[in-house]
Amino acid sequence: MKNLTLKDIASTLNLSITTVSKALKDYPDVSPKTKAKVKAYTKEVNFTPNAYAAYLRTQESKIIGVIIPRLNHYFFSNVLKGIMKAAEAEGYMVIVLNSEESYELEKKQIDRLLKQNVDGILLSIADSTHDTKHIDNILKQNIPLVLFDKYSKLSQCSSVIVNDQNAAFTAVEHLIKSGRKNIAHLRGPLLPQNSIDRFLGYRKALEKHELPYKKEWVFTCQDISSDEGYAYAKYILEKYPEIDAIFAVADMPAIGAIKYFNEQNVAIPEQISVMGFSNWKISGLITPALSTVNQPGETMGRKAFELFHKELQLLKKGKKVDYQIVEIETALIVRDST
Amino acid sequence: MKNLTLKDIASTLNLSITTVSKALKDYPDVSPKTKAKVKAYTKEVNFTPNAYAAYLRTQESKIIGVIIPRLNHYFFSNVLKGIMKAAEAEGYMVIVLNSEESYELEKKQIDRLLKQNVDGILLSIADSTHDTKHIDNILKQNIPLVLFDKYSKLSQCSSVIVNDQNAAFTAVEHLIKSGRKNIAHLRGPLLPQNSIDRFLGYRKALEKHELPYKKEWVFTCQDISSDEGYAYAKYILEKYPEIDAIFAVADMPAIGAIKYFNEQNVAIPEQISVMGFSNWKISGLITPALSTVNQPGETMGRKAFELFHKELQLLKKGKKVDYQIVEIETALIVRDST
DNA sequence: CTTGCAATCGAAAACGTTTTCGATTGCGAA
DNA sequence: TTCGCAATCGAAAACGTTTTCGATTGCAAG
Repeated sequence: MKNLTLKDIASTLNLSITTVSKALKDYPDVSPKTKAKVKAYTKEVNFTPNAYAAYLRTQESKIIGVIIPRLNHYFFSNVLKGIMKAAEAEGYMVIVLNSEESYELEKKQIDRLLKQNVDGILLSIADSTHDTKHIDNILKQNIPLVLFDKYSKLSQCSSVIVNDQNAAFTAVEHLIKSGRKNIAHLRGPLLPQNSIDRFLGYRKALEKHELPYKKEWVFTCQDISSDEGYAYAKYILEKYPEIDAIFAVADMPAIGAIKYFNEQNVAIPEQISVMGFSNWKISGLITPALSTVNQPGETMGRKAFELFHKELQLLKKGKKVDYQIVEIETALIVRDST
Repeated sequence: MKNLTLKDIASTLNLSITTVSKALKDYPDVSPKTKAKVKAYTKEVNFTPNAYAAYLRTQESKIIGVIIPRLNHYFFSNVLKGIMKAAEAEGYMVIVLNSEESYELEKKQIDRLLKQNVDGILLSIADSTHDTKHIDNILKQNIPLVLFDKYSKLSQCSSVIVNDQNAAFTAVEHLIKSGRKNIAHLRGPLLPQNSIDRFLGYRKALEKHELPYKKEWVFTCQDISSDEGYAYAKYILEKYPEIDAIFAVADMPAIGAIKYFNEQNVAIPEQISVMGFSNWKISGLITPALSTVNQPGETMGRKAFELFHKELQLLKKGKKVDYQIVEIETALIVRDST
């Protein structure tokens, strides 16, 4: 019942541990005949070398760590899916950790991963993260780090992102071109680069089309939740009835707003248009279906793993690795809410 | 830049490796004074023993594996969240794998986890899984296994589940009590115990209230997707206009159905009621808000980890472990669609 | 008959822990 | 003084690999 070891294999095949190990790894100094014998037998008994013992020599754990700020979140789930599929193809396993959008927890999780000797870390930083010392710590230890989606302009490391500013610009421009003149923005928290860039895209679109920017029409969603969208929709309808479109930082607040407007029998998009961001599965299923910006999570995850893997190869060869930033394409998705 | 080792600590403190190790683990045969010295220093330099080297002696990896059939799935994400929080509290990390509802992939993922020497496996079995040999393999290796949500009646192992039959019964009874007489069922695939039990609950409710069971009013959702719900809603409206309520195996098909009815201006719940199952976040946000059965994912995940942990303790003490089945409470949530 | 070389193989060290078991010390009791 | 015992400590084996380096063999060339 115990797991087999190289020693067991060696003794039943009348070989040395060394030779068995080499045979499995296709070393040139073991004859084709014994290689075949070893491989046949190990396949028969379904043997593979103990991963932890191997680590001790090679210093490679074949495990990467992923930290995301939210778990039950359609977009991040998709990123995870992409990461895991790419990792599996290269024989890696992934340890997943949750930072719950908390800076402190994020630091702790990074610490845990470093102690676990993962081969690399893929990280999407929390909304409340306000400095990057903990991130620089990873880089100092010389283990590959890739940021995805929620990145930081301050860290000198690879990232895979979306051009949030352009995407937001396109989305808002679409609202303007469909005749909207008074466009509010439900923005995200103040720190993340994401919500900053989407806000900037919103402003740039207004500027270009010579619409006035009013800062009282920008509302901050701390949680990026549907509840916030619902509450702001109510507030907007009562306080600023002239507003005829809402551009939300994400789908969830947009959906919350739509829910409120539906309840009040406010016609969407006739009386007010609503635009989301991210293209969650559900956006196409509500009534009216939500217009939004598609943010391809799986591709992002795959790309992030690939960046990590490339860096690791360079590192192993002792070559200099310089970080790169990969931008994933987004697409405007027009449905019934605009 | 290299990671510290016990040897390093020992040499700077003028102690032996043994003593340092024992001091950290509070062995009784090291003086309080040296214990304090060691602990102070290791805390200062942020040292913890190398996890893989420790494994080699203790045979404990402090890692568990979790296999779920779908990643971007609100319910499973919540289960994961519960598992990870409980695991973190006990110092465990979790490797997450995706079976994509495929029997073959499920077998492969189990294999990968066993090779990784995880301390335990938490598994929700795939829709297409039709035997349990691979599961029994885990048990034979004497590593703790806990099934959650999608379990198997055939396997002699711990599980944490929901009483699907009762929950479905209550949901359908609620439809009946609100005056519905012609109730269709969008059931899940044929194999999983879940969809069988929910179907049985549906039938039992009809029987109890002396409504006829018509098998042509039961429609199978292979993917449990909104598209299927949408398509069946269309079919039902055209072919069986007398149907006045739909009980779906999950929220997604129910949401798909609602979308179709909304498009056709079919009044919900006046003309037809729709009941879901699982209480995804989104169910409360669509219009009309979906009535459903709450299935507490996080609790389920936490419970699953606790079961694993208890089993492991028993195993380490050499005691006999007998498996147990934990049932989590559900709750009927009545909203606007019924 | 040497010598050299290619082709195979294995011994042993190393990776960083944990833990068994033995060694050492100091001190009170006899 | 001698003995026994408690209190501390450390040497060394073991966990299961990987890899360096040396050993052995057979055979062709000189």
